[in-house]
Amino acid sequence: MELRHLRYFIAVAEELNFTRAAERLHMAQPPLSQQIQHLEAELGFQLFRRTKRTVVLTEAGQVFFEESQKIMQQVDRTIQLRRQTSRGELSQLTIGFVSFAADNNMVPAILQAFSTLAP
Amino acid sequence: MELRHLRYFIAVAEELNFTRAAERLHMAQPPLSQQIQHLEAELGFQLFRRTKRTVVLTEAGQVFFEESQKIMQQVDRTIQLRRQTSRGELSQLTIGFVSFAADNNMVPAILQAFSTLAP
DNA sequence: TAAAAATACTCCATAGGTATTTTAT
DNA sequence: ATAAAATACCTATGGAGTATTTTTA
Repeated sequence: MELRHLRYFIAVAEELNFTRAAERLHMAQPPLSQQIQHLEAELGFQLFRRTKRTVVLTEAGQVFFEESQKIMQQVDRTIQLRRQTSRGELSQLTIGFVSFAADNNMVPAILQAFSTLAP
Repeated sequence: MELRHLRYFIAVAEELNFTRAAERLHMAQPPLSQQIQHLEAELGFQLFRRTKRTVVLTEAGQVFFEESQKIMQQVDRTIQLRRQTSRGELSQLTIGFVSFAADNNMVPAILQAFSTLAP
């Protein structure tokens, strides 16, 4: 199972329509149907009850839907968290200089100037 | 990002050694290195600090590691939950019979017998 | 110099596309 | 008659393998 399966499943579960879900996912309908079939095969139970014209979630599908949303929320949270991290604690300053600057005591002078600006 | 990336990342973060992590994942070392590189490229920051002989988590990598574990725990929980669901509420009984049995009132009799055993 | 990660390719599995069929309104 | 899902088939992206190079302890 991959996150792709959950993204696809969530789209279908929300639309209850493979064609519209495929559009929303910017992909064709057949591969979407296939991926959901693969997911069901791997899980060993049906997520949807299809009547060739109507799609409804099975009871197990409903449970899986809620859990899938939690997973995706956790994934989003993780991406967000790293953004905060890279803005905050992790900030770093890379300073490049040529030997001329080092020789003439310019780097220490510039660092000194910078240090008065730091928070 | 796919769950594969998180599985691979967790293995490397725990082993702090690409070669051993690859063995544990039953795969070769180069594709593992590549997948981690892809993940870092997509995230836009380094997960590990490599010195060609030593691998350590960056601060952002440490945060991402903890969050990745939460995601995988949630994934495992979801798989578990569906097992419970299919054992419990969702249990269903499929009964097949031939017309002979239906005609001779055997199906109702057998269902009656079954009903005395149900919880 | 030995152990480990990165590069450079090669290959193939499979995700995804197109065309068509089936079926339930 | 039509809209929607399934099936069949094809294509090609990229995941994974093998061989090799690079690097630093």
